[in-house]
Amino acid sequence: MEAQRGDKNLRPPTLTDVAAACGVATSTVSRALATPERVNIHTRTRIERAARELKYVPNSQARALVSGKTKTIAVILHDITNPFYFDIIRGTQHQSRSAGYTQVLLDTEDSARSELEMIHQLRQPFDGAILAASRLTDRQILELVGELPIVAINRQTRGVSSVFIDTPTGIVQALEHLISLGHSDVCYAAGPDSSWPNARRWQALFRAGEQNGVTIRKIGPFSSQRTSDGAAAADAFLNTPSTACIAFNDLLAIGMLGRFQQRGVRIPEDLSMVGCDDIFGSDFCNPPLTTLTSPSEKAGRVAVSKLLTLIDGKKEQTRSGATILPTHLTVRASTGPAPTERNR
Amino acid sequence: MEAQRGDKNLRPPTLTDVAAACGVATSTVSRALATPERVNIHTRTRIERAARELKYVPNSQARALVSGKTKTIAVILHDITNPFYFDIIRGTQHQSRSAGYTQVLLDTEDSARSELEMIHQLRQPFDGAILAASRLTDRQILELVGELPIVAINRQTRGVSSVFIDTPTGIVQALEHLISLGHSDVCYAAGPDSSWPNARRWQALFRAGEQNGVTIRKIGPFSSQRTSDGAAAADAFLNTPSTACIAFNDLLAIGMLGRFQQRGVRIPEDLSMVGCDDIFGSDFCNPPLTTLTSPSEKAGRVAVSKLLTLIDGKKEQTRSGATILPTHLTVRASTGPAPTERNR
DNA sequence: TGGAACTATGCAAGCGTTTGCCATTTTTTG
DNA sequence: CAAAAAATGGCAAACGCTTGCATAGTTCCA
Repeated sequence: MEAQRGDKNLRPPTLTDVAAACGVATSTVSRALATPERVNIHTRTRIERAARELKYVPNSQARALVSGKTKTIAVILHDITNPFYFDIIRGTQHQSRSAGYTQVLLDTEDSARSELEMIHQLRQPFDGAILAASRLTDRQILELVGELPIVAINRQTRGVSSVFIDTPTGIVQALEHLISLGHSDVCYAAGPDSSWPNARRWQALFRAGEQNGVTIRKIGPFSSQRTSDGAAAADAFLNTPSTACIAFNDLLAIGMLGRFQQRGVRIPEDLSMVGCDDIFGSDFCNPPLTTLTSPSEKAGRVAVSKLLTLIDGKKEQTRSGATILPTHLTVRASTGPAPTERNR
Repeated sequence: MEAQRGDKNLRPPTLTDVAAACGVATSTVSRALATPERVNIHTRTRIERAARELKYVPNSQARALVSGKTKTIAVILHDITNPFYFDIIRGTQHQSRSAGYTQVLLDTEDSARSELEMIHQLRQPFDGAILAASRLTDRQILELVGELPIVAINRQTRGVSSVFIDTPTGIVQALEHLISLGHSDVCYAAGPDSSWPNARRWQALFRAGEQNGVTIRKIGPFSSQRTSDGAAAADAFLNTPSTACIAFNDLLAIGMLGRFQQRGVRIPEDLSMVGCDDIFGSDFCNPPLTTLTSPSEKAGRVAVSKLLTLIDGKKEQTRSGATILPTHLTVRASTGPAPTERNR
C-alpha cells in the first residue's frame, strides 16, 4: 500500500536527455544507437554508457511516427478462446517475436461487421494483419488488401496471400480409413455456413464419397465454438442411418462424444467419430478422438513470415500465393469396425 | 496475384487533409472530433462529413506521442498456450476492449530474466501491465510498480494491486470432500517451486490436514505446463500409500489420469483425483475431473478494471489492495469412496 | 452604446525520433 | 604539402496530433 505509483523517474529519459548527458546533439545519439558505424567509436561508447546508465528506452511511438512503421502486426480471429487458435497463436507469436515484431490479438466476436470496421482502424497502428478464419466476403478482403499487407489463414481468395491447412485432403484419408473399417454410410456434421473451411471440408467429403461409392449425408449447420454445441449435432446424427460421423471440428466432435455417452451410445462399438484439427483435449477425451491433425503452430509461423516479406515489400516477392500445409490422420479410439446392425 | 499491395491511397488521410478539405485549421478539426461542443455546430457537421468521406482515422502513434498515453496495456504470462490463461485472457480482452484499450499478450517463455527485461521495455508503449502468474521476486515487482501501473494476478506482494483466485480456501473444501468419502491419506502433486500459487495451495492443504487429523504428503515438484507432465506425477503417486491426490493444476491432474489408465489403475475406484482451476477439458476428460473451479474470466476482468483505475490515477483510489475471488468445488467423476484396501 | 463575457477559430509550440544536408575536422593521396 | 576524400557531428525539418494562447466576432446587460 505504498509504492503503487511511479513517484521517481516521473518522465522516462529521452534521446535529448542522453544527448545532454554526453554533450552531443540528439542526432548523434540517434545515430550512435541506430547506425553505430556512422559515429566515432569513442563518442559511441560514451553514448552507449550514458544510455545504459539512464536506462534509456527508445519511444516507439515517436519512432513509429516518423518511420510510419509500428513493428506491430494484428492477428485477427473471431474467438480468442476457441482452442483451435491456441497453436496458431503460439506460432504467430514465436515468429513475430523473433523478427522483432509485436503481435496484437484482436477478436471480432464473431461479427463480420466489426471485423471489417476493426481492420479499417487497424491501418494506422499495424504494419500488417493476419486474418485467421475470416468471415469476410472476398470483396471485403480485397478491399483490405489494398490498404494493408494481409495474410489469410484457411481462406483462399485470388490475390490474397494465404496459408491453407489442407484438411479437405485429409478428410479423404479419413473416409478411406472409415471405409476400410467397413463403414458405407457416413455423415458430416457441418459447422456454420459462414465458415469457409466448412464448405471445403464438406465438398471434399462429398466428392470422395461419390468416388468411393459410399453414401454421404450432411447434418447441420451447427455452431461449433464450444463443446456444448455438440449435443444438438449428436441428436441429429442419431436420426440418420449412418454408422460414422465426421465432424467439422474437434470441438463439435468432442461435444458429440459427450452427448452420445449420455444417451448410452457406445463409441466406437455403435458408431465411429472423426474430428478435425486435433485441438487440445482431443487426445484425452473419452474416448480419445480420431482426428485430422493440423499443423497449426506451423501455419501461424508461416503466415507471419509471409506477412513480413509482404511488409518488407520486395516487390518481386509479391507473389501472393497460397501455401498449403498438409494434415495427417491421427487414429485414436473413437473409430472402429462398422456395427453389423445399427442399434437404435 | 494482383492487388496484393496498397496501390491506391498510398498515404492515409491526416487531420491536415481533412482540414484542407473543409478550409479550416487542423486544430479546429481536432477539436471537432475530440470536443465537439467546442466547435460551431455547422462547421462541426461539415468536418464530420469530410472526415467520413476521406475515411479519416486518427493516427494513434501521433496521439500517443503528445498525450503520453497509448491506450494499450500489456498482459504478461509465461506461456500463452497454457489453457489456464485462456479464460483470463478472454476476461482481460473484454474488459480492456470495452474501455477502449488494446491489449497485447506477451509471453515470457518461462524465463524470469526476460520477464523483467521485457517489462522495462514496456514502459514506453504501455499504459500499464497485468502480471499473470509472475515468476519475479517481490523486489523486482516493486521496482516495476515504481515505473508502471501494475496489477498482479495470483500473486500477492505488499504494495502491489492484485487479484487473487482463492484456490487455497477451495482446497480445504476439497479435502473435506475427500474426507467425507473416507480418505485419510491425501497426497499433493506439486507444481514448480517458482510458482507462488503452488506454495499457497500446498500450505493450505497441509494446514487443513493437520486440523482434520489426516495424513498429507507431497510429491514433486513437477512441471505442469502440459498434460504429458502428469506421467511422472502419476508414477510418483503410486509409490505413496495415499488413496487420493490433489494436483497443483488440472493440466497435471489430467495427465495423471491418462497415465493411471495406462497403468490399469481405475479412477475413482482405486484412487481419487482432484485438480485445480477447471480448465477447458476438465469436464470431458476420462473420467471427468473433480476440480476447483476458478472464476478466471472474472479475474481477468477485475484485474483490468483495477489497472484502469490505477492508470487514471485517482490518487485517492490508489489503495493497492488485493481482490480475492472465491473458487468452488466442482465434483465430477474422478473422486469416489476410499478403497477398503489400496490395491497395488 | 460601451465594454464585459462569451463563442468560435486560428496560430504555433511541442511530443521524441529520424534523416537529409551542411560544416568541420581528419585522413588519404599524388 | 595541397587538394581531394572520408569521417564525424550538428542543425533543422518533418511525422500527425493536441492544446495554451491570442484574435476576432457576437451577444448581453447596464
